[in-house]
Amino acid sequence: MEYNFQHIEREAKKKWREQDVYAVSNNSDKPKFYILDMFPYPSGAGLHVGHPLGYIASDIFARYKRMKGFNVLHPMGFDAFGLPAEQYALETGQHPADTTEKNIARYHEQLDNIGFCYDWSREVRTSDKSYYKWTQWIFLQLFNSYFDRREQKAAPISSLLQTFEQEGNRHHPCPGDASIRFDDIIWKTFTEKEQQDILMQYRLAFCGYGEVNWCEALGTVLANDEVVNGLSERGGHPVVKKKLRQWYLRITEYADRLLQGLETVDFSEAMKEMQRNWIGKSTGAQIQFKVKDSPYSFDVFTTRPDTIFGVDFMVLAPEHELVAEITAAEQQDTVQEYITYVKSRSERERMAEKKISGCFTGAYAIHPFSEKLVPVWISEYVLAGYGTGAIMAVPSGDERDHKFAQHFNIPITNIVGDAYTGQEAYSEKDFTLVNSDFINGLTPAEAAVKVIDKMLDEHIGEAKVNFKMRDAAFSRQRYWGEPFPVRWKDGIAYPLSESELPLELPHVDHYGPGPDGEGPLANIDSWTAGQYETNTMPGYAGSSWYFLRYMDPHNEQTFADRAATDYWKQVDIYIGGTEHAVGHLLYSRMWTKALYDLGHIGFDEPFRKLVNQGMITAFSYFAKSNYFAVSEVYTPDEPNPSKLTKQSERLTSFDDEESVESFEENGKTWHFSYSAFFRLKDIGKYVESGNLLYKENFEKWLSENPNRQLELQNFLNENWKTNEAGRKYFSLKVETEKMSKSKYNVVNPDDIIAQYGADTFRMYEMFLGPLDVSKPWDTKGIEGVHRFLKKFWRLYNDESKGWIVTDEPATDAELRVLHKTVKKIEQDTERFSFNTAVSQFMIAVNELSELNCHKRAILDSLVRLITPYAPHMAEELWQQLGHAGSVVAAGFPQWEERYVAETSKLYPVAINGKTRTELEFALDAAQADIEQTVLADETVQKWLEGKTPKKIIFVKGKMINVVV
RNA sequence: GCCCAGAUGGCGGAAUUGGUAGACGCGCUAGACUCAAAAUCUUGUUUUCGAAAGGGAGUGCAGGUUCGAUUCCUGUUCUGGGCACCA
Repeated sequence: MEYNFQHIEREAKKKWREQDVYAVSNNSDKPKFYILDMFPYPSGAGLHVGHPLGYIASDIFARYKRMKGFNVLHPMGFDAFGLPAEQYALETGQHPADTTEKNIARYHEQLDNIGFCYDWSREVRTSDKSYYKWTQWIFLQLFNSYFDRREQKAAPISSLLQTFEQEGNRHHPCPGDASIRFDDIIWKTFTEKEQQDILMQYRLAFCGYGEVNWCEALGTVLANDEVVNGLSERGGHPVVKKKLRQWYLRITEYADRLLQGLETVDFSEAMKEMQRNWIGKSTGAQIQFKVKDSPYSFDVFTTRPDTIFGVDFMVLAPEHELVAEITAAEQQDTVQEYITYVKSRSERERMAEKKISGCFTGAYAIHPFSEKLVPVWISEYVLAGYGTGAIMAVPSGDERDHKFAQHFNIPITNIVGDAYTGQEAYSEKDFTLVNSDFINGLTPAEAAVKVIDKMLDEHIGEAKVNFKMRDAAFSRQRYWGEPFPVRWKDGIAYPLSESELPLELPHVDHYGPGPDGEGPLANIDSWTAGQYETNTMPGYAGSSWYFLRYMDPHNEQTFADRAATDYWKQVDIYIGGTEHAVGHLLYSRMWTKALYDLGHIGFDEPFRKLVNQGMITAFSYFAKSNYFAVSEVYTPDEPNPSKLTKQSERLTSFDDEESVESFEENGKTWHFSYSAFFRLKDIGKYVESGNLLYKENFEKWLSENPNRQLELQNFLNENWKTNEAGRKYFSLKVETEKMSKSKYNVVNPDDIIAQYGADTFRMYEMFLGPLDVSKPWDTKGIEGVHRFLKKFWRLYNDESKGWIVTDEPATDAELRVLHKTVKKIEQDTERFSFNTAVSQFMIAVNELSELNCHKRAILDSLVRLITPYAPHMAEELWQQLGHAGSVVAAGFPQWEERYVAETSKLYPVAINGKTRTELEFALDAAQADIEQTVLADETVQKWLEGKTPKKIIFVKGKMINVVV
């Protein structure tokens, strides 16, 4: 009987379904284990082979843990709200709910095809009202809470209200606006609106104003990745910054807790480092500068208060509110012009810009100590959201300030002394200050203390901790998201009561934006009549707490029963990509902490251990052609395919920078080249080794895609080369790219599974390389894994003789192979080294085939061993071995030391670190004996050339090195 | 620009704690079986010199530490991810 994977996998799946083997109970005597994949967004393109990489890894681990005796929670669901569905709706008129439903059905099918052990009865979808009811409920928890800085935890806003009535806010400085100060008497004089406005400055979920990418032509707000070079991706309309009312989460209040929490979780150092850098805690001082001849002053934050006497100019963010007030009359036009330029720039562009730009406001600040007049500039390199949106520039101590000063010929004060060369700033802190009045001769550390003391005395500044992290924007002017459970009345946001939840997302037929930058909900009369909030929540709302819902997915009384969250606790292993390092992971950590603070759950970190998965990339193939190609927008670093004109849409990149020429037409700059690369769409399977495309394959591909690339066909027809065998071919350029529909290089797992089966697919994905690095998919390599599974099968079944498993006792050699393999698979699985585990399976099968082993004593354990990796085949063989029940519930085999212990070692013998020969010694041999034998060895003698060795290095069980 | 990661044969990769670089697989090579094909099995396969024995070089690049470095350190190049409204 041969390995008929189609039949085997169909039967196995049927059995699992009928016996409901993956149902998970919240009541069990076994220890619990919670392993979770990052929430997928069900995109219209379906799954490609890159998506399931992490899912296969977690599935293997979940099955492994179950076989090891754990009660394993391994759920799956869908992050179903999001921009792409809405975008698709705008383009096609199909309702997002319908397309999302369709996409989820497809994902379901594709996931089941791979044979995952999800308990689908626990599936959650963020767009179900039974789910987003609780997203709204948690939002209200945040809305009705503030962060008590003394306790370092969230607390009900109602208790804050009581405090205000008793003593004002003197023990609770306002996080939203530190200048707000009042006592109980003043508090009681405030109107309700005034009181609510103040409370809003405390709430963990609050309403404020923020800048968005505004596209006037489309009448809508755009996501960053919908903006390309300052133009909308759709239509190429100008995009500017615009201030709109926005909801925020006050995640900054949790900054310290989020930092400290990193010490308690098992994330990679790189991941922790990224989060630390994102939070960006820095200590320094906040200093007030008065503006000359005006009533205004502004604060700057600096990490180097010691450099206060090196200040040569000030820089405000161009959007700083003071700019309009202090700009001198003669500078008005220049400043306005510069601000217009900056408005068209994205934050990313502003940070990445190497070219120095800026503009003098005509105003001067007064140095707080020397009273020197310091010119106030604006420049795009200062961002409004960072610190106070203003900096004091010290050219001798900061390189960016130095370049700015040089560029605009601003005189530089040297406070560093000899260390400053005049060529570049000196930013180290190992010097003593000069030209610095009362801190002359001090080190920066000493000076900082003194400066801060003096500032405190004079009430012009204080020591300050600053965070780079900003409060999280939590609203979108979009339709397809969770409605906010908020009603507006006279400018006051009133939360809905719990009994009014869920506030259902109304059905609409048009998805266009509302008036004045509002979301589509503003177009619905019944919605606006109810005075509901017209913004919706962002994509990360539902995904910030979904891991809790899986624990108790059908609960209608609460988001998850306390007994369930107390049982499952944290996610033990969370698998996903590093692209979520600072977004999703920080938000869900914050939500967890808030829910913990408010007493709803018993743990304050959601994920105990995080495992990162790499991306599966794809090979894309390009033909170099001398076909005329033209592009509207071209930068050498960033050729942008979405901007290419119609006649050259297949062009991906110009061959080389030098060959690109430009001309002006219709007021635009066009770029063209006679040497460019054309993308060959979906041609992967026709390319042979050496990246050669043979003519007959090209024609096959063309016959499948008759409309494609006729120009290219003509071009190639003139340019085929001929090899020695007379075959015509063309050399292709290959590039490793992200697998994506737009790059025409996607591979659908369904196709692979139809051809080789799910078990082959699972093992091949794991075999490709380490889980956490990105690696290219190459369908050609899958044959080897498929051959391995057939060979595995042949240990049990012979093509002509059928079942060949015998009850003979196993030999020592066979047992050694088995136990060595069990040990290695166990170790590799535990450390998520699945590629080496697959290798070990291959080695074991090769060795057992060599030994001609068909013994139950070995093969029974071997089936259990491979179950997490190839569950379908294992299920079939398990049944053939005569076991009742499913192999997924079987125990994992155990290895014994006596079968894996070695007694001797073939040592490499090196002379001066270079291996020259090998000698075998017992592991317990005495070092002196070994040295003697080594020195007597013929090869060693030869390399010694009669000299006496200086010393002999002997590392037991590793190697021997003779130093001459 | 800033933060994080990676770079090893023709290709994917292995080397778990500083100790035999290239396990395992793909591809390629030669052969066996077969009327033939598929499937399967066997051989070789880092590179260079050499008929062979045996030597030299070799883990992006340049240095360093060490008896010994793919592994640690310094610098550097390139590639990938993230940079706050994609999810």
